[in-house]
Amino acid sequence: MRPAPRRRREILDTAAEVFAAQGYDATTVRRIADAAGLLAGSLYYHFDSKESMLDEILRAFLDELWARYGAVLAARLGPRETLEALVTESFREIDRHRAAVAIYQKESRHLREQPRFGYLAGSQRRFEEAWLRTLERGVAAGDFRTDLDVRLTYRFVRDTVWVAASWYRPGGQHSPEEIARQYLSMVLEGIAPATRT
Amino acid sequence: MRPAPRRRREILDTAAEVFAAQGYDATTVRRIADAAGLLAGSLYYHFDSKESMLDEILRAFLDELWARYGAVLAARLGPRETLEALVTESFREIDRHRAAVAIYQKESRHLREQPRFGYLAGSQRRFEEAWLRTLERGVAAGDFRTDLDVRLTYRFVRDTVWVAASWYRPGGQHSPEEIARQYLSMVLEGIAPATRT
DNA sequence: CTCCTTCCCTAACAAGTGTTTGGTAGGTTA
DNA sequence: TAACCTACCAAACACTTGTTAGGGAAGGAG
Repeated sequence: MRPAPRRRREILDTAAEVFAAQGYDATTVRRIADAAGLLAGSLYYHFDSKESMLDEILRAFLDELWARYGAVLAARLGPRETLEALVTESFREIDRHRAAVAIYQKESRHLREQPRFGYLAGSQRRFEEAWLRTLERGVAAGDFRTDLDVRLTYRFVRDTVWVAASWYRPGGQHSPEEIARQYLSMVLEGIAPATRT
Repeated sequence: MRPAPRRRREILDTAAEVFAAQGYDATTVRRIADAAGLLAGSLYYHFDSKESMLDEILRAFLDELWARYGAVLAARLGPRETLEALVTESFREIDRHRAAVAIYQKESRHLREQPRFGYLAGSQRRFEEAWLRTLERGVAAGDFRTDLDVRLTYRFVRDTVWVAASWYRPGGQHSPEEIARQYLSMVLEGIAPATRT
């Protein structure tokens, strides 16, 4: 068993913040060490490479995310309720793992081409499937409009949710639930006042 | 006057593609040179630094963007029509400058802290002001709902539009105008079928 | 032919990169 | 006291980075 990763987690959180702020490649290990209060070489007592830190950050984030998503999907709610729950969980995840989400958003596209980060592509496929199925179920059930391109809608919804990680600051004036509520209201009802069809 | 920047523009376009695909910091000048069909040192005949290339790419993009936005705003349309025009122009800009938009989206947040790229912050302020004013005018005129947080709505709209640069491929099955139409329909009317208030 | 300009190559540079090695202060265990 | 483990430092390693200097091939102008 791992001894007691107090300090280890502390360093990893620091690394995540720096990665999120400056970008992975632009971040030097000396910069991370500085922020964590030790010297660059000492990082290698806790981790065996810079890449391992990134890997661990992303894996922890995805693991937790899929635990929550899995619970939502297993509940077999109606399409509209599923969408609301997925969106809300996403904003909660941003609240908890802001740095990891920002890193994922910025780096996953080119990282997923490396074999080591192939699981990013896998996760994205599961993600897309869950969302597409929910939207299609909703269209079939009459919960959602039939004249919108489902795939386009999925992309818009997905992007808007996750990009929030770049401006969201925990402890601000909006709670994750409040942001989710406003977002869902916009996406479901639109920003124009209600009219007839 | 500049002689005849045929080759120069070719190299700059190549650099933009590579920057967009791999990220600015992760891109080496040798990689750019490779893709453009010359050697690393030879780049410095056309440009005086890697940073200059990035600068030139971003400036060209922002210049064109503001030319279009300026025309829209000068037309003094109603709030809803202004929003529709801004969104449509944004998707057209993605169609023309896909790489530059992707770079802007990925790098502008930390670039704007460097003095050389301070104009990015300025541009973002103008951008925010134009959008916020349009939304507020719309709320006042009854074009938009009054119960939504204008600032949150602005962020959602802004992000979704620009993030499209990461998945949009010119020559695909959707034209920029078609994407704009679908997006506007979603944002204005919502994805739920029309109901009473 | 010579001169000049355009465009590129070869070869090297200093600075910075991630990483390794050997050592050590301080606490805990025996 | 002695042995051991944890968490770190100091110094160096090989390599890659952006960049520069000097030269040269190709082609048009005189």
